Amino acid sequence: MAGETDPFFDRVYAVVRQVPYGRVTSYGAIAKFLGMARSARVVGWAMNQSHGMEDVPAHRVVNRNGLLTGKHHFQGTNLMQQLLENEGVAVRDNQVTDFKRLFWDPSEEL
DNA sequence: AGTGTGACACTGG
DNA sequence: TCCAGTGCCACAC
Repeated sequence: MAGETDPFFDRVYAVVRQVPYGRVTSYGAIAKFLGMARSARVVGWAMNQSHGMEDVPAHRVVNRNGLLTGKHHFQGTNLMQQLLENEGVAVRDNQVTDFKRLFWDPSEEL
């Protein structure tokens, strides 16, 4: 069925879906929450597969620096930034403003 | 079966 | 404080 993915990938999507509106998280935070703190890159791969999954707000996932590294992977050039701004998240120079304040850590919040 | 890449993270200088 | 290099795990070729 549509949405059928590997167990690990589904695990990542589950966490991303838990990200509150107007909040952002990092790949490492998700990876760490899944017990794979060193596999933050794999989370990025999972996000790459999440293309088409509206339930997975990949635009809320940024790197530890709050930089929209994956913005280039979205359909629109600034689609990721537009989505974040639409949620009230200020983004400037491909970086989330007050990222530290909007940062949502699943390991603490979830 | 091995090598290379990647939407990252951490440590060292 | 900032820049550079290394490590890590999974997937693609």
